Amino acid sequence: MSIRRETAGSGAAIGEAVIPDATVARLANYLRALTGFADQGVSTVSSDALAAAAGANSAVLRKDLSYLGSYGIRGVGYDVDTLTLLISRTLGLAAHRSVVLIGVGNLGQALAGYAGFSSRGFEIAALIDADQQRVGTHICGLRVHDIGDLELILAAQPIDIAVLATPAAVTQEICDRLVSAGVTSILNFAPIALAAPSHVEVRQVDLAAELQILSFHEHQKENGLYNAEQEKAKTLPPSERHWARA
Amino acid sequence: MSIRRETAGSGAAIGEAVIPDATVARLANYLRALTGFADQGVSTVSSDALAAAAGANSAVLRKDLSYLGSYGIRGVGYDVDTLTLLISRTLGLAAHRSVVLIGVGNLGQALAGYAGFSSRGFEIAALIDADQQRVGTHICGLRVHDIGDLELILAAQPIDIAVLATPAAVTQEICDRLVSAGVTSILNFAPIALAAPSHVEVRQVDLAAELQILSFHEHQKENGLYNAEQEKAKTLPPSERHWARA
DNA sequence: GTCTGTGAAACTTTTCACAGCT
DNA sequence: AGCTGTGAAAAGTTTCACAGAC
Repeated sequence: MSIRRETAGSGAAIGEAVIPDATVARLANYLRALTGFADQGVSTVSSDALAAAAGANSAVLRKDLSYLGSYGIRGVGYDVDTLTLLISRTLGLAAHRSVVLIGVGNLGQALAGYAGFSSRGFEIAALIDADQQRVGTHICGLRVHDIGDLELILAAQPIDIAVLATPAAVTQEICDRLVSAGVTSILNFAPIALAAPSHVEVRQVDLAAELQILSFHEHQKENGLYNAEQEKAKTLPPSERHWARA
Repeated sequence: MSIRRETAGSGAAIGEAVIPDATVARLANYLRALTGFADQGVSTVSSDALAAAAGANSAVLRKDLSYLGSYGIRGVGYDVDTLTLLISRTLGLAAHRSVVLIGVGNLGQALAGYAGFSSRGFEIAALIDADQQRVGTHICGLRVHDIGDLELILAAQPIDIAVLATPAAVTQEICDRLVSAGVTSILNFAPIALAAPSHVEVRQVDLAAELQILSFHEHQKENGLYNAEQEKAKTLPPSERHWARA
């Protein structure tokens, strides 16, 4: 998964620093939390406050940020705007990113209308489907194109990321065409493991798998295999919550 | 994240074995792949074949399965049906699980209609929303209930898992009510880190965060920080793909 | 010969604890 | 006094390689 690696002890050879995958995944959460603070007019946050809002612990947060450099002020905290900018740049969000969404069924339509995408810098540049009943219609103000024109659409405009909400059976084939056309980032919602060359980053979101993981934990509890501290604080008023965040 | 832990060297104290979180997450993928093999009438699979279909490597697969016991046959492989049953039982899918879906907006409606849930043993037992325009309507054959009746609905039937597709601003409050009502497994699609006591398992799916992680990798490539072996096999025919799976 | 099961090694990630700056 | 930045230790995960069953 990691992109670059330093040979131990050598200084950063080419660019800045190596950022662990686990850290990258959390940066997005910090950014979300920072936006919240900015909206409230808060201009400085401590690692404790930011970690609480982002659902991490402050030691992890500080270590994560240390990979980006030393931008905090000891005894004070982090400047919200500076940190927002720093993380945005690190995630490559300075430039808005164009997304093509393939598969405009139930889930695809929901994704097309998902406000969280545009509000966080992602523009859906094209909708594509194979169903001729849907091709030509407009969804959320965008025309649905035919899957046959996939290569034309990709050639006509710069596309950074493809989102797949297609039936499992056709998803690998579409993935292959995307890869051939030069797409290197894919977010796949179809319940199938995609094969792609290593220079292509594929992320899988499997909704049923998430439920199965929860089911496992329920099962553990049912069998009395759950260790201690259940029911903890269950009756405390919300103001006294001191629970962990997801 | 782990539920139980053995003190080093001591035998399994209470039940069977400790299953690492990383393994649990992959079991769902193996199950999906096994279903595929069963549909094709295949009755035995090797770790290599199953790993390829599930997007893992065979060493990981074998290690994962070893946590569940030794059910493979050396020189042959695994029996598809036996393994399917074993994983299903491990994930607690023997009993069908009831899900309550809260928030029937864009995304919530898509989730309500998502075939992958019912086909994999999850039954949506109730839909709930706060919007009076939606309350009382029927979506995918299910009546939408008022959020005010949340506690009544949970009391009237056994619910294993709550799925939240609500606006971020109200999600923590709903989470608190769910926890008070005894729900211990939550799948959250709202872009906010939920606070919950430690006996409650919360899984977060943040769609925009997924795109941001992809954006990071795109950014790395743009800056020439990507290491070697690009373009590899890009022109091979699909039949000769030997790429890694997601 | 083939393929599983598993210890041991390598690597990654998290946690701890505290030095050092404001 | 308060909070960051970071080495060092601990925990968790993946990879390796091969003994052993079929």
